[in-house]
Amino acid sequence: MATTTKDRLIEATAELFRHQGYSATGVKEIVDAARAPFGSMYHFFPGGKEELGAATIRWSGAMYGELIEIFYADTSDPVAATRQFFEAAADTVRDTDYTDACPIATVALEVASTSDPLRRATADVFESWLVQLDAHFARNGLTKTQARSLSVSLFCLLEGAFLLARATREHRHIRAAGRTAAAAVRDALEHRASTVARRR
Amino acid sequence: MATTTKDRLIEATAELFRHQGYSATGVKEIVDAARAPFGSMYHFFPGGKEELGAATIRWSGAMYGELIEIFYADTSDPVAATRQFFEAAADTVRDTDYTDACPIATVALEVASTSDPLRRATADVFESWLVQLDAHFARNGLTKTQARSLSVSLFCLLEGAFLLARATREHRHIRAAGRTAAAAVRDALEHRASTVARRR
DNA sequence: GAAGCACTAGAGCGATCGCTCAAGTCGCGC
DNA sequence: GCGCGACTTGAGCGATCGCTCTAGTGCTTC
Repeated sequence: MATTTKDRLIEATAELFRHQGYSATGVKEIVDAARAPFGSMYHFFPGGKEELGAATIRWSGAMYGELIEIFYADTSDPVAATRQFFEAAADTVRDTDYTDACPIATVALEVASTSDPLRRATADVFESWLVQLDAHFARNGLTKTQARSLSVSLFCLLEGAFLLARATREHRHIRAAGRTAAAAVRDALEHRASTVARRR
Repeated sequence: MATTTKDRLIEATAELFRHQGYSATGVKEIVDAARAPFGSMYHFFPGGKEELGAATIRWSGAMYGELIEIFYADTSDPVAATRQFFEAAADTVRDTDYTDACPIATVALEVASTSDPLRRATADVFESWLVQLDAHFARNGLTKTQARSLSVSLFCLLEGAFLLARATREHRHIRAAGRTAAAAVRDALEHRASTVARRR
């Protein structure tokens, strides 16, 4: 067997969290979905639902981080990468009946004011995504400050678009946000060029 | 007494939803917070928690809609209005210890795939906000298509910034998103001007 | 083959979930 | 003052919540 019980628990939890969030997901529901014995969950995660939740948030975050790399790593055109990333996100959301958007946004909002360990896990994941984007934009000549500002804007546009698209069941909102995002990247790169030119 | 039991139920629910979402909020918790008898809830909302939830979503949406009007209604400078709106949002989030952001985003993500009546309520509220923004931008000379695109982008930037700020407990993310939002408004208005100029 | 350990297995704990229901109080129209 | 509908009140329903606990299985190491 390729997957271990622990892996199945995390993957099943990730799927349930993305679909219905943290509070609405029961432990019983998780172990059933993972085809795992009840006791095993408390063997691997002695901290219970909260510890499993934190592990799932970090695992989902790493998965999504790899997706970001796929789009931004091997390109010298961040504008195109941004456009393609948002288009792919829109396609996925549409094709999965508006369930498969951000894997941790729902949980992040639920726990932000109610569980510090879980809130911290979501914060770490979001920050890691921003760091990834920062690096790619810095590679294209932006200063740290410029890159961070751009990364934050792209993050907000994507997460906000996921929220709006899931609520309204209209994937075109993600495409609209994607056009704004691509424009923001283009403007940032142009501003870099003009800054460099002015310095000479 | 000024407030009715029904009003107190909705207001207490709104507060709890904003803080911890839909699933984590118990009916018992609601009636306690509203200082309302248990049975009264089922008198005013025979549909139970779901009906009260829908009413709360629509009420909260109307409240926040009024806030949008305050910033955009009596100004001929949508760029400044946008900047001020995001700044005010950042201040509020900071001053309320990162609880008082979007009143319905958490619930919207929770119910998007699990309850169509509630999902529809959140969709109606979001759409009403977009319509409000559309009108203000159209008043400043943008076409319907341009206005809608801009409204969607501002919505996404704000909602994404709320998510990021609550998770990381850093209000500066909202201010960063606000700068991008203000720039997007300025660009849209400039593009309008150039289009008009070209047509002449 | 015995001992030790990681993991499986699920019955069942007390607490809480959303909700029902019968009984009651209250003010208003007649 | 009587009747009636609006609203209050809280006990308690069955189901589910997260979790604990004991027992058992199977692999590894002497």
